[in-house]
Amino acid sequence: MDEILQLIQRLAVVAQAENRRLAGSAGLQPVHIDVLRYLARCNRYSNTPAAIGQFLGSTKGTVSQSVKVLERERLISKLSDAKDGRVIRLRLLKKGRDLLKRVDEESTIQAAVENARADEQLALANSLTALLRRAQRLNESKTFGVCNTCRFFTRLADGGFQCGLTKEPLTVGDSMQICVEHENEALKA
Amino acid sequence: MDEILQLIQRLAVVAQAENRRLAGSAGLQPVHIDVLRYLARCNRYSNTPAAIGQFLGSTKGTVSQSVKVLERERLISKLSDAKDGRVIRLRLLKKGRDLLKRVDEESTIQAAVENARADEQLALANSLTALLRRAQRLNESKTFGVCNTCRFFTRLADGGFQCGLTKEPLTVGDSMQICVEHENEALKA
DNA sequence: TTATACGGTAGCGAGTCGATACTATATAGA
DNA sequence: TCTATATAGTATCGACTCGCTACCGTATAA
Repeated sequence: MDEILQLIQRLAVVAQAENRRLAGSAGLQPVHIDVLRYLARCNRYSNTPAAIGQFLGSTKGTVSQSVKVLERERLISKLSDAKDGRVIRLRLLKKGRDLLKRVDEESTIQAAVENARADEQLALANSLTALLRRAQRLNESKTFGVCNTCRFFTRLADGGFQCGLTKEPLTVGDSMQICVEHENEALKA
Repeated sequence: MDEILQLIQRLAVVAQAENRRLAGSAGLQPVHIDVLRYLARCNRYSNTPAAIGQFLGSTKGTVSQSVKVLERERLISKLSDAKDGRVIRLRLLKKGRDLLKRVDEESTIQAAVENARADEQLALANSLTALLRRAQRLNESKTFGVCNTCRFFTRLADGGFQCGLTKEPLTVGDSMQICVEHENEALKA
């Protein structure tokens, strides 16, 4: 029990150190990598500074700074939303996508995962998913799950998908991305 | 496979955000909590700035700064080593220990772990241990394991324990602490 | 004895990050 | 419709991180 907390904390420290190393070799800060990773995986409702702030647990001021750096480095671009003049949409540029790819290839954690046996991988995936759900529920924070695990995700009669919140149709690709509006099915305590 | 990397990265981000929140409420930076946690768990060979740097994956300059802050806040104390005039020994003071206790009580990750079923806990502990070993081996970094899992850990004929590296006797308490010199048993590729 | 390695500190610069104050746009209520 | 109030984002400040280079003492090996 207490031992598990220590393992998780250790894993977090190792992941953080790795992030620092990878970011440093690209002339960036660790948090910049986190932002790029998020933008690579989020859906079209969730590519805003506000969503990033919620995902990373930081304030909008901090996100604003980081976004400024990433834009200056031509890793992302800004575009103001047509419908709501207050919101800014962020897009990962090719340079950013390439950087991310290079970074993940150098990840020793990634390599460690690949080295594991298939059954170990499955066990890990299940344990971590369960743990994250619990933590986020206790935290009363957003769950930031993938679209097709959301309680608003709907399968239509014609075989297509739809977001029950926005009523928009979803492609298969859409359904595998992270969404700010994501909510888990109700869980028993 | 790739999904697992994302889960780990997400867990790291959540743990980091929590650390920031907990540290902030005590007027500290996240890394200060990491240092205190390390000092609470390391053995008497490993309570130096150099070991902290290796554990956290940061440079000695950075550690020196953090240690200065923690000393100013009366959370730890410094003491120069009697044998080697270059090294500084760090000790966690009562105020630091109390802070750490308070912080862990507020951890939602800790709460999430406690909420899990016993078999889930066991699975998680095993998966994480295996993963960390792999990652650290690939990293060619120190393992920072607990003393009694080290290849130098020796059981004496009289039932006592001994460190095969320093030849010093070890108490049961000693054998459960983190050591910089820790090395895993040789692992097959 | 001298060179080299090692543990730690000092100071610099870019950046984080919480906090506060601010602008501009949306939206709800009278 | 006008007016609060909420929301998205920016700007600036101060303490601190963190890599870097330069540096000082102490150990240790040649």
